[in-house]
Amino acid sequence: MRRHNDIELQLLTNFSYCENCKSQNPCLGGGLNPEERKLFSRAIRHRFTFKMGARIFKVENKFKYLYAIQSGAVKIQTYAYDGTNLISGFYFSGDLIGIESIGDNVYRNDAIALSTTTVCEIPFNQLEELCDSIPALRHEVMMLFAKKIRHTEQAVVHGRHLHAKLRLLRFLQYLYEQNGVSRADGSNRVLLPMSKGDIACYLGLCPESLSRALKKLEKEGVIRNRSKSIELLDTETYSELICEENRY
Amino acid sequence: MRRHNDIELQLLTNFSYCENCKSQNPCLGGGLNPEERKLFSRAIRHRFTFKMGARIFKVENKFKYLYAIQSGAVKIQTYAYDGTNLISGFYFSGDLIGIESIGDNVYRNDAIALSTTTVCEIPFNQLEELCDSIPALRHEVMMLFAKKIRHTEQAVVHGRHLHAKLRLLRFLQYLYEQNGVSRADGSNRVLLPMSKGDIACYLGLCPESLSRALKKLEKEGVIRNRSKSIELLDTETYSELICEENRY
DNA sequence: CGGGCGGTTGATTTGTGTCAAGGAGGGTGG
DNA sequence: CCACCCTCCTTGACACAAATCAACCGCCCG
Repeated sequence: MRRHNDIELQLLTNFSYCENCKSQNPCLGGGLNPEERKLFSRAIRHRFTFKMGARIFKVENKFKYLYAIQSGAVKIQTYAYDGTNLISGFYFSGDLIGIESIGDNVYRNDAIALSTTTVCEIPFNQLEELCDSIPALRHEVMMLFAKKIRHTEQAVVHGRHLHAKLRLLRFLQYLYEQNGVSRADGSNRVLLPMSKGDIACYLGLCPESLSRALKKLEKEGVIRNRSKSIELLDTETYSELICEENRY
Repeated sequence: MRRHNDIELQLLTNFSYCENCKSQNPCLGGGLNPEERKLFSRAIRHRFTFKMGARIFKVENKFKYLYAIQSGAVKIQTYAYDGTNLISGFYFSGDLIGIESIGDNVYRNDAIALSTTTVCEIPFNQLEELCDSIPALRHEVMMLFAKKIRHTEQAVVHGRHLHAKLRLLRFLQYLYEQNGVSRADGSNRVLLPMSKGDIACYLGLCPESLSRALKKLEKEGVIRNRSKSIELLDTETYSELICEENRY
């Protein structure tokens, strides 16, 4: 048995996962015609569901697959020389994970489910072959890579120069764009499937500093800090803050 | 005239830039057969030489081309809301620049020549078309993207957690791998086409901090700090330093 | 020769990490 | 169902790294 923590839901017959995909955000294949989409869909032979805390792939394991998150949330984490965790990102429904390991023989990091998470397994070599026969897919994949490059560069370039408070705000804004829930009363809520400690690590802060940053923002009336979610009370001061005092 | 600061060296006849490329590090096309290489080469219709300080492309200009650096050095820089410079990277012979802007309509940053620099202009839409007819090229481009993603992720994840001294060492090591000159007496030299201020900015430090970090390393006998180059005296303590006290 | 830019140095401040302790919440076992 | 424990989070006191402010130096260039 290749894995321990997962339950394989369905095996390939003539069934297509893609055609029955209920995900709000499709991972790939949105720009394909039905014919092409069918071809692409055939490459996806397995769909797995992981419990919270289970590893979707492990660092140093042989790299073979990308995984499209159908539902749930995932954190990607590596380890420093001394063993401390380093979190390089959080991913949600519609995201493709494993991209950072392309070009290596092994995964460069662990992917850990933050809640019950369902993923589709995409064999990378088959994806490459499909790219050669389906130009639209090739384009889509390249644009996906390009988006990742843009996003990561952004994170590097700005992240280095920002105060804790600002990094946190940008992160919340990002989460809100991904997952945000607007409510009738005008307040907006971001659910946090990850721990505060993970967020701190992702932002390059110690947990204590994150805690203090959250508190400061709460005092200023910008957010309301809950245990598993954060309410964004005032999106205006918000954007102002990000624009104004953005430098170190 | 589209540009001001450059001199167009040669116009397309039947001449192929690639076949006469003297660069030590080929940019792309290394894995192609002669036939394919010729096709790829045809897409490159212009080669430009820029003086030090000239812009190869400008932020907000329409994105159309990638540029392969044949010789010279380039810094990629954006601007924060308040106008301060943010440098996202330095690139050298064999590197492809403009990748960070793929998927946008406009360049996201300026590319500035750090010394006299010659680049080959690669129209991105033609590169995409070629990818669809030449699988080997498609693979090469994807691996290039993947490498960039790996490198940038690395920068994000580790950069945030490192001391100034360690960030500097990693940077020097990187430069040495790219450009290093080993000499008979065992010392190794890294040339710095960019200013110290640029390095500081790239590392997320203020110039003063960089200056102090350099001095500290010099006192410890690890490097010798010159105006336009740095000698790496002791590559062992070097690697030790990077491995040991690598955490904040 | 003078001006300006890039780089260095020192004094001081500020932000954030570290250490230590306490509290809240969720899960487990009695 | 309650008590306990454990993990995650918070809070405070303190230490330290790096930013800021200010001044100065060396160099290149006009």
